[in-house]
Amino acid sequence: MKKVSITIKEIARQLNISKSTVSRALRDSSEISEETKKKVIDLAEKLNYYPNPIAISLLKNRTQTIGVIVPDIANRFYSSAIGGVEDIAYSRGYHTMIYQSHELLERERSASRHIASRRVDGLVVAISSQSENVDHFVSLQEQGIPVVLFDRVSDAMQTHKVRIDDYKGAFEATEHLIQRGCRRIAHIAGPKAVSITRFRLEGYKDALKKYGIDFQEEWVLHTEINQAGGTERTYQLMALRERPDAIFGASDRLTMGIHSALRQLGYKMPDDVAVIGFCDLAMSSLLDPPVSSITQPSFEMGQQATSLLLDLIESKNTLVEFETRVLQSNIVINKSSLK
Amino acid sequence: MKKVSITIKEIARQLNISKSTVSRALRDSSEISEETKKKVIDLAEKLNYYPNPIAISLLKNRTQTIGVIVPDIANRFYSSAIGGVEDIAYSRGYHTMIYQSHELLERERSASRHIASRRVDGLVVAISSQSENVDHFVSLQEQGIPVVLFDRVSDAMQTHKVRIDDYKGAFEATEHLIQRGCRRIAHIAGPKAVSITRFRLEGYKDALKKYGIDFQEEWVLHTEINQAGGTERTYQLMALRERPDAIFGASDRLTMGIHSALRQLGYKMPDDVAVIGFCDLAMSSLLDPPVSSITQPSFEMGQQATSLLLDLIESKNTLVEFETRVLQSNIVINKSSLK
DNA sequence: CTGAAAGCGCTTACAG
DNA sequence: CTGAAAGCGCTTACAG
Repeated sequence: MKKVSITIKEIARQLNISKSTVSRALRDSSEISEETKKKVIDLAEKLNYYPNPIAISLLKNRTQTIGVIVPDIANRFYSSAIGGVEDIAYSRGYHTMIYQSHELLERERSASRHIASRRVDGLVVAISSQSENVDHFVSLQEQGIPVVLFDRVSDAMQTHKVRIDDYKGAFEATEHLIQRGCRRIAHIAGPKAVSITRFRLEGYKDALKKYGIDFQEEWVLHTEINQAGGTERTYQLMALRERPDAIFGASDRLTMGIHSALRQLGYKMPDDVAVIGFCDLAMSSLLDPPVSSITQPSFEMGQQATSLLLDLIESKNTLVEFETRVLQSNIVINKSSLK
Repeated sequence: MKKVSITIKEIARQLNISKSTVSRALRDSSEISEETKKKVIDLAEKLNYYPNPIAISLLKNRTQTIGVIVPDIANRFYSSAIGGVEDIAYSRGYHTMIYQSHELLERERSASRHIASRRVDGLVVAISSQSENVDHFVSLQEQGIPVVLFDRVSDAMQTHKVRIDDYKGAFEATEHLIQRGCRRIAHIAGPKAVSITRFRLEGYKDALKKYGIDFQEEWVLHTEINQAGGTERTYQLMALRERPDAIFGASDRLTMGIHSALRQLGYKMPDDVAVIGFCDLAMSSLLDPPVSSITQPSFEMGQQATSLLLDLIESKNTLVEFETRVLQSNIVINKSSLK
């Protein structure tokens, strides 16, 4: 298996002109005669020539490629965000390399190393829940590879960030439950170290406060973001002497766990327990009953993060003012919370 | 933003030796004295040097990178297969670039072009349902870039292929329904052009034949592979004068559509209609009732396809005997088909 | 054991 | 308008 590629040299040979001229003609340089240009371009087309991007990368020290690291591509929120990343990247002439951290710091580090060694031009990342330490990303920045954070952001990094208004989303979810008459509202939250966990928890607490409902420590449980976590914590909640009459789940995986645990335990939603979560819309409507949810503009988050990243990559001056964009979530009411 | 990278030249300068010697020392060549080697390696470590893979790619005309094209990374079957691809690729020192075709021929072509221009070493692909024409992949092969097909394969290509025994899976699913007493068994199938659609349809037909049940044209409906397709076709089936008493769905998305349509229409599973599908396990158990399914070893398919691909890439001789590996599916019985 | 030189495919000052 | 030369970062015959 041999890769035989047409090079500029071959075109030059066939046309009996120099490589320089071929190169310039191909790039439509104004200093080449129309006639030469035409000859070169025609032959290039005929031979099905396209430039070797590797040679160009070596020359420019640019790869026209960006990296994305997300915890899990199977998660709809992230696959949709990746869609947004690809959308902007392609339209601006960049390619996208996708990495999964599987929520592991070590995998994130290894992806970072790979990105650095591959001379990727920049990186969009949703930090793994295990990564309290973001030195590997800071180190990328120091090597001149810009990093933009989305969804999961970190205060330890100076850069552009795109996140949703987790506080407001959680506030609205909790307020909705209160307005439907719930008073004993539990919250199954993600890992403490993750920024969005804290924002959502604050929103939940403040909504309770606004309506004069006491905050109860035992009604807030933290867990890993997966279905099993939601299920286990629901067992724990429903085993309490004073049971909650509503559960607010901090992610879609968790909410699926909550949903299946409640059904399995024989509770009716929303009559026994009202449920709302941060969810993917397609998913929530499949469940029985369909689940109310705070939905996030994931595609748009990917777009905005990428657009900020490409601006960073293409800006010559180092002195960019970093910004944090906060997008709005939407609340979608379904049967699971309609007491 | 400047990328300042340590090069072999810099090490040579600091040590006052030649680039050649540095290069050889770093590659642990036997012709370099231990002393020099140590000096070089120590300094390289200190300066945090790592070789520029782009330069090496230019030299070797190899990128140590493979591409994967799947219809949709959000689909669990594919995200899991990608896991298998990454697993083998990483362990053999290759990186993976992931592309989505979104079931569009045009996107698949554009990914192929990108792959060719990036000089990717090889490609693993599950063909888009729209791609009856696979010339873009053949052209890749002709350029010396090996292509291995998995899941969705095509007779129009000579190469390694990895697929599951769709015929047998469909046969077993249908036989199971028959053994539970169903006699009017419908099948909602994928697009006609896709190879697995045909295999599954054959399995369904042959199971009916084995038990002396007449095949009824109107009980087999083709559709795009998405939830809406499953829903629409279920409407159509249940509107028939003679209704089916069982539906066999050809994919998980379709089966989710079948499930939600039946519930919405007021049918009980399995009593009114038994349901079985080609499904992802995690998904089927979330539905109410949980759905019986033919499950596929997706991770393993990704692994095997990649392992075959890397063998192709690394084999010097062109004369490889192409093989088609057929993996076995499993049948998982759940409430939806337990009449 | 070590170095100078050529070359991978391209671009771009520098000459003419 | 066109060409010869240098160089991006590396490897590897070829000399010594």
